Amino acid sequence: MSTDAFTVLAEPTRRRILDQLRDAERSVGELVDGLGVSQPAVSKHLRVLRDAGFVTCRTAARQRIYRLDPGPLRAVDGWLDPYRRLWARHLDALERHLDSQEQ
Amino acid sequence: MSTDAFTVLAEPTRRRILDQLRDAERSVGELVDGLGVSQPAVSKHLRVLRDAGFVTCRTAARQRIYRLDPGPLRAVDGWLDPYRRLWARHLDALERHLDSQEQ
DNA sequence: ACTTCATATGACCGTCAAGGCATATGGCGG
DNA sequence: CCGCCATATGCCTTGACGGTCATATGAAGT
Repeated sequence: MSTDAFTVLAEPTRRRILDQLRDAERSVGELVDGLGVSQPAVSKHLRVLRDAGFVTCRTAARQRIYRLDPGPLRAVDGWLDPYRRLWARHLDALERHLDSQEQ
Repeated sequence: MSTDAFTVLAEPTRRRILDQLRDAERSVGELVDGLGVSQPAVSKHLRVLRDAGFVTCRTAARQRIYRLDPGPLRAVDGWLDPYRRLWARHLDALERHLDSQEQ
């Protein structure tokens, strides 16, 4: 069953996988090499990432090539959206503070 | 010990707490009422959120008032940053596709 | 000082997820 | 058709986490 996007991102190894896929698609073997984690572990994480829609999979000869899908990350970005006002507010407050310091 | 920001956000109840604190600071009791979760559970989640810097705590009479701190959320936003290029790229590709359709 | 209210903490339990190992699948070359 | 290579899956153990209940802390009021 598909897991929640935040739960998926909670795993450091999975985030590292996403990092590796950011610039280019990669085969499972390449990911294993780049991560220093056992192949079954990587495959399992890929399963989770696939089920949650973070990555898609294409079969090329004997290899499976994984590619990043931006969808779920956009969703997370969307979740963050209402919070961005906070930083803006904080920055405003900071500005006001600095302004009052200046004069 | 302080837990990783993504791990903290993986908990639905903790996200709901953050949601509640988005607009205004609240006492523990108010949070309990708004969440329908037992008070000890809420206190523990608040502990985690505090340790990770998501919230700060002020003591007012017998109550403890919690307020949202944007720091860790900004960090998450920063982590997302290099991925935003992907959506941009995707949109570009879509545009190009639509353009080629038009003519 | 004693009680009460608001919150924090500790102990205990059930659940779940991650890693390691062994093994199954499935395409490909000989 | 058989063995090999790349990847996936099952089983098992272990550790972390969340919930509940009971209890500790600590400030306020009487």
